[in-house]
Formats: sequence, structure tokens, C-alpha cells
Amino acid sequence: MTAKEANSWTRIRGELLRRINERVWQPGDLIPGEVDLAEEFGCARTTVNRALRDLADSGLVTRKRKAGTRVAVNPPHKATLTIPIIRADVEARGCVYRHALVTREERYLPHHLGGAFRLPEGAQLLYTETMHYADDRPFIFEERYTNVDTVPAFGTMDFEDISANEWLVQNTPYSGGDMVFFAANADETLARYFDTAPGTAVFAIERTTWDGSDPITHVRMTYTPGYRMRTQI
Amino acid sequence: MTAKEANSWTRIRGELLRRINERVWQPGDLIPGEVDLAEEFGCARTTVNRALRDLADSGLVTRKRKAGTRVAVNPPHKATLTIPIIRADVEARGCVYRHALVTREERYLPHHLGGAFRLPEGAQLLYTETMHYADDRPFIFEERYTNVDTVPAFGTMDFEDISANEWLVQNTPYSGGDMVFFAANADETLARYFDTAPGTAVFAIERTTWDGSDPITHVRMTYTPGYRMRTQI
DNA sequence: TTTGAGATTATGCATGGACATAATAACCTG
DNA sequence: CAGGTTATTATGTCCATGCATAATCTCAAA
Repeated sequence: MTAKEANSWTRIRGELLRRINERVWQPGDLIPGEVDLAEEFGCARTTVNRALRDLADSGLVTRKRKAGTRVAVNPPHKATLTIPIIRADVEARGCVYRHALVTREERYLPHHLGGAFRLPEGAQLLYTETMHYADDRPFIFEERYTNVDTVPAFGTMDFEDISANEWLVQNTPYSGGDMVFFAANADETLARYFDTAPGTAVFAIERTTWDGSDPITHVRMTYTPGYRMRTQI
Repeated sequence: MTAKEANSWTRIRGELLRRINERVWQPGDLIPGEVDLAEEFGCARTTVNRALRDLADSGLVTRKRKAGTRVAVNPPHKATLTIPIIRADVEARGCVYRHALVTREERYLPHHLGGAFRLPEGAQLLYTETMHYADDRPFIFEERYTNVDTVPAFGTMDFEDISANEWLVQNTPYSGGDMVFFAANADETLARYFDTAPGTAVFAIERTTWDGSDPITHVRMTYTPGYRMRTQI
């Protein structure tokens, strides 16, 4: 036993990582089997498996039964970014969070959502606009289409105390969805909301979520000018 | 044995997920210990552990020794987005990829990078500007500061055949870094590069990478107006 | 009342063994 | 020789068990 660390799957992973980084095993190479590695490191196959599985999760190696494990050809840059709950995001900056419902009405399925939302022609959706404030300064403008059929309770909420965003996050399980990040020029309305000049660049995220094949909600969140979304890799 | 699936940790995870989604266990609740669950499901503790660890990885539960496992209060929306190799991104759109080195010079550490790059005062960096094209239309404008001390071979490359981006991705192991996503208004120069009006909103990503405590590179990638970055959740 | 040592306990990790599964290789047979 | 069948093999999963470690609780001493 070394003083530093006994056996552990992270040690194995570290050694495997080193060999990949230092090109001992080149991209595309087949690396030794689990039993061989287990013997080399003097540990159980389970432990090697744990290490290899972790590397596979992070995309550095690809594994196939019988075929073996090989070093990935392009180690993909993966960044896991955590979309913050707005309230938490605001409060983490030491600001007071507040929100206000701007609009709430029934709307027909907008044409540009036709691809994302598979709904019968002319289906009605609940459309809400919410402004989220940080210390009374506008922080995020939220435009949301919600399929009331899949989330019936949503239609009866008034969103005075809790925002649509927060309610949906906490009450609606979803099976999947997609997100789009982009930049846009603030139009007249948005510029007035954010008290800035029209044309100012704003960062926006659109998210569509599903439960199985049922669409739940489509939301566009437009951030205050100058907002920077950070993540670690 | 059911016809569908025998015992497996995914079955356990599914059942746990159901209980969380259906509020059998409320957010913040302490859920039964591994031994109890193992007994209930008639499997080994290891298997329950696997399922719980997976849920913890995806952020739905938080685990602490002795304290036990509890349902996360805000199931954080995590999106893993894969930063594409630019060439692959362009070619996936069915376009021809090309790039051109615009600028290459020694520069002092810019003031705004002082926080990210811990370098001795007045340290020199290699500054490169590269334009990436898709079918001869400007696609991404890349501004990069590289610490030649940590990546010596980088200084001798000419980047005619392979871009700085591609070379670094394939040749430089990094231990970590951070990314920032934001929107900006195109300035005069950028507008001319992208053949658009000054002030047009552009989507940009800044990335800083490290190897241990040594800074490697800081890069800002400004995308063509209208670019939308997608990811699945 | 406070503080610190020790018991308790839930998760984390490791082991060796076993069987399952998928993909490939080797081998038949028509 | 083509096509299908079987053997082989590397990974995937599971089990029972044990020890390690961290957080908490208990309780007695200062």
C-alpha cells in the first residue's frame, strides 16, 4: 500500500487516462481486455470495469461487446451545463427575486412550432408571458406555450405566488426535450421591457419538453442584455 | 421472470424514478436506505447502489454518507451539450469546410484575461485570428490566445492545412476549463467579416482550458448571424 | 453548557465468482 | 462456395460479503 492511496477505481482510471493522453494508446486503438488490465493492476475485473465504464461515459473510449474497448477517435468536447432555476440564479447573485405575469391567453398553435409540437390542427395552447426581476431590474422575459391537455392542473393556476417556470419544473416530469441557444436583436417591445435600445443583442434559450410523445411546453427565455451563461468542463 | 426484462439495475431505477415522479417520495424526503430497498426488490445492495448512483449522477437525488439519500429539491435541468469540432459541424450540414488564418502575432496578456490566466506580469501569448468557412460563407470567427509555454509545438505550426482549433483539440489533453455563452452586437470589423450590418446580434462562446494549473488557451468563437446551437436533454 | 471521544450507521468501494448477452470467428452442410 | 449453425470471447450485469469512510448521535467529562 502506498501512503497516498490504496487501490481504487479512480487510480485505474487515472492510469488509463494517462496512457490515452500520452498517446501510449492512439485514437482508434484497441486497448487490452478487462481481464488483462485487471491482472496488470492486480485488482478485480469489476474495478477495471468501473474505470472503463466511467471513461466510456465521458466519451473518451467506446466499448462494444466482444469487439472490445477502443480509444475514441475524436474525444468529443462535452460540457454539461446546468440550466438554473431562475429564482436560484437570481438569489445566487445576492438579488431579490420577483416575477410578474404579463400576458395569459389561449392561442392557436403558432406556425413555427408545427415541427416541434405534434398537435391536431388548430389545437389551443395556453400562452403566458412572464417577466422575471432581479432587484426590480428585468432579468428574463419568458414566453411560454403550454399544452393544457397534458398538464391539466396548469390551466387552473394563477401564477401569482409561483411562476409558471418554477411550477412546471417542480411538478411536471418529462422524458426528454431539446434546447436551442442563440442570439437575437431586441425588438421594440423587448427593448422597452429591458429599458435598452432596440437592436441590442440578447441571449436567448428555447426549450421544448415532452413526456413520451406528448408535448408539454415550449418556452423562450430571453435574458437581460449582457447576460453570460457559464459552465465548467 | 417477466417477458419484458429480468432483474436489472435499470428496473430498480425505473421504479425509483416512478416514485419520485409520482410524488410517493416528495422533494426533500429521505428515501429508504440501500439495504431496505435491496430487501424490498429482492436484489443485492450493489444493484440498488448502482441505480441510486445513476440517479445521483443525473441530479435527481443527493446522497451523503450516513445522512442517506434524499430526493433533490430542485431537479436541476442538466443539458450535456457536445461542442462540435468545427469541421465536423460544417460537414454535417453538407457544406465544404475551409479556414483561413487572418492574424498571427505575439501579444501581451490582455487585461480582461488577467483573472482567467495566472501568468507572470507581461507574459507573452500567441494570438491568432482564424475565419472558418462553410461553402465559402464565413461561419465562425475565432480569436485565440495560446500559452506557448505549455504547448511548445504550437508555436511552430503554420496552420495552413489544419486549423488551430482542430490541432489543439486533437493534441492537447486538458484537465478542465470553463465556458461562457453570450450574445453580442457585431462591431464594424466583425460586421464586415460576416458581410452584415454592424449591430447584428451574434452568438459567441468563450472557452478557457487548463492542464492542471497551467493555462493552455483562451478562445472566443463568434458564430455567423442566425446561428442556433442545439442540444438534447 | 459546552466539548470531545466513541459508538452507530448509511453510503462508497473492492473482491471473486457466476451467468447473460452480443458480436465475431470457426465450422459445418447442402 | 454460399449460407446457416455453433463455438468463442469480451463486455454487461448480478450476487454475497467485507472493509473503509464520513456524518451523525450519544453520553460523559470539563
